[in-house]
Amino acid sequence: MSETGTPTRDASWRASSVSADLSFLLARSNALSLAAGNEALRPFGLRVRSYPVLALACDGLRPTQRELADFLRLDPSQVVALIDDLEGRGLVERQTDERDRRSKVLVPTAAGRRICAEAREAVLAAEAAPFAALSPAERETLAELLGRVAFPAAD
Amino acid sequence: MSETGTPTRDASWRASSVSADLSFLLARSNALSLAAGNEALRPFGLRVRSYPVLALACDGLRPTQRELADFLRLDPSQVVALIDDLEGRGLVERQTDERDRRSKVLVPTAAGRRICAEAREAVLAAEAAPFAALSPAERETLAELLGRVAFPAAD
DNA sequence: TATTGTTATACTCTATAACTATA
DNA sequence: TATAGTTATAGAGTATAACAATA
Repeated sequence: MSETGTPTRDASWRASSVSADLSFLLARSNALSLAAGNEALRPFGLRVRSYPVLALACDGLRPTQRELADFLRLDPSQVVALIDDLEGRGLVERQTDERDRRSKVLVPTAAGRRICAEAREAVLAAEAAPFAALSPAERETLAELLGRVAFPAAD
Repeated sequence: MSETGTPTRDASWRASSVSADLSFLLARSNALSLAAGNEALRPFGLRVRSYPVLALACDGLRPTQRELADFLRLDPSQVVALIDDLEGRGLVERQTDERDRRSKVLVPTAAGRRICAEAREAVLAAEAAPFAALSPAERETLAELLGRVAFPAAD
């Protein structure tokens, strides 16, 4: 489109009804960020979906699967599959919570910590590309605004 | 998590390593917005994925499928499926571009225009919920920043 | 009786390659 | 030879219901 379109035609696209929609801009921005993130995580055998699970385990929060599901906005059954994968590759371990034996708490292995640290570097470096159009101050503003959208009210 | 967690534990989650990631905040915000959008569009038989196709046709741009694919960041083969659905329900028509008979241009039917106008109202109304934490001015700022992320440089 | 994790299933979305018709 | 649209297919993401173990 941008390659072949005339300037005036491109302007028409920008002025289209959907271009002003916050939800549309959010979706397109996310698609770009998602692609960059998955690309950056590929060498580590991680994805945008699985990386936060590992990262939260490595934060030492000892999260239960239920807590992960709520925080990551995933169905509990999806968390099972993500952890199965991470555990199968020796990056995390399930520990049954002795205070409530229904719950399983996620803890990182030594290898998991190592991979997570490297992956984190890669993710932060990869963010540079999709958000290159924004200054550091603008990224700060964006993060603050999105933070309130992502975690409304009581959270 | 927010229901059962103690305040201090919730604070730990907010301070977790992923919570500061722009890409994570973007993904979670988008998930909320997406859910609200699909909910709002359900009565019209549309989805967040198909609505923009109809809306762009209704803007009178006479977009080709290739242009739609680029603008919506979809593979051309996905656009085929989305248009097949809209065309099958009598909301849009494919017209072969006489200046380049390879291209097909998308135009709305009368029914398509009617549905699109109603759907647009519903989408805008539904946006209120996910972005309720932001003032109108802040939404404006967010839209401007996301616009530059979504359409970098030459676009 | 309610909740955590699990399995199973189906549907949507995304990515890729190969084909056709036009240019 | 290159491009627009199409078909087919596989893999990733999402949503739902039912079940066992524990509370």
